[in-house]
Amino acid sequence: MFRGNHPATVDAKGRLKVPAAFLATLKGFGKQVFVTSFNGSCVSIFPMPVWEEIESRMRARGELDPIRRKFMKVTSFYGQVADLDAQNRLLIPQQTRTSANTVGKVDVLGQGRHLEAWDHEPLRAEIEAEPITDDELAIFAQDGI
Amino acid sequence: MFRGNHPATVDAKGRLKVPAAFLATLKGFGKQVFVTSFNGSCVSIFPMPVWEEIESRMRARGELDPIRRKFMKVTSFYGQVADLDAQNRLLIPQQTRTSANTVGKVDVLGQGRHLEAWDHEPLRAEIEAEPITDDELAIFAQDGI
DNA sequence: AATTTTGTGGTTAGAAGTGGTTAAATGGGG
DNA sequence: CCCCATTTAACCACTTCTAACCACAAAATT
Repeated sequence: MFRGNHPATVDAKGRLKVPAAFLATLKGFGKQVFVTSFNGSCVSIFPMPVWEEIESRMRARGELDPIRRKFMKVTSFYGQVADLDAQNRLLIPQQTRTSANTVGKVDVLGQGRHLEAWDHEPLRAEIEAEPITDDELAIFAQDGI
Repeated sequence: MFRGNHPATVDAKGRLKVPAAFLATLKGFGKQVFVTSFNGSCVSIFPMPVWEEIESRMRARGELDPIRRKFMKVTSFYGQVADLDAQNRLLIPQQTRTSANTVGKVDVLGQGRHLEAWDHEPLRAEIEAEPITDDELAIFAQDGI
C-alpha cells in the first residue's frame, strides 16, 4: 500500500525521482509502470500489474462501449509505459508533464495501489480552498470511520 | 498490448514512422498491417492477423447483411494493406490521410490490439474540452477502479 | 565525524527519426 | 506494340535525440 506524501523533483529532462519511501512497494510489482493522467491536472503512476488489471476490467465492457472508449482515449493520450532507471527515476511523458505542470518540485502522494504526482502549490491551494466538509465527514462516519 | 501515446511524423509522401515503443509488438504480428478509418477523423492501424479476425466476425453475418455491407464499404473506402519499410514506416492511404488530416506531427495512441493516429492539435483540444466527468469516474468506481 | 543511502546533474554512445536519391513499375500516347 | 513519362516504392546516408552510464552532492544514520 502506498501512503502519505513525499516531495520529489522532476528534472529538466522530465525524470521523476521516486521517493525512497515508495520504492520497496513499487519495485515489488516489477520495474515497469504506466504513467498517465485522467484529467491533465495530476500525473497518475501505476505499477504495470495494477494497470493491467484495470485494463482487463475495461475490456469486460464491449469494444464500442462509450465509457470504455472515453477511458482508453484519455488514458492513452496522456500515457506512456516507463521503466525505473538505475537511479530510480521514471520519465513522465511530455504531454502529461506540461499539462499537469509537473516540473521541478512536486508532491508524490500514495493512493493505495498507485501514486499521484502534483505540482505542489496548486494542490496546497486546492486543499486549503476545499477542506473536508461536514457532509463528507458524515459519509465517512456512515462507513464506520 | 499497445499502450500510451507516442508522437510521430508523417512525411510529405504520407509515410508514418512507427514509434519504436510499438515496434516490437507490431512486428510480432508480422510486417503487414491494414490501415483504415471508421469515420475519417483518425487513422486506425491493425496488425493483419487482428484485422483478419475482425473480418471473420463480420463474415459471420450474411453476405447481404446491412451492417456488414456498411462496415465493408467504409473500411474498404478508407483502407489499404501496407507493409513496414526498412525504416519502419508505413504508407497511409491518400484518402485517409487527407480526411483525418494526418500530415506532419501526429499522436499515435496504443489501443490494445491496434493503433490510432490523430492529428495532434484537434485531439488535444477535444480531450481538454471533454475531460472525464465525475459521473464517469463514478462508473469506473463501480467497475472497481 | 565518517559512512552509507538518497538525490541530482551531466555526458556520450547508440538508437531512432528524417529526408533525399535512385531504381523499378505502371500507364498513356505515339 | 513499343517507347517515354510519371508515379511509387525501396534504398541509402545523415541528423537528432534519448536513455543508459557515470560521477558528484546532500542528507541521514550509526
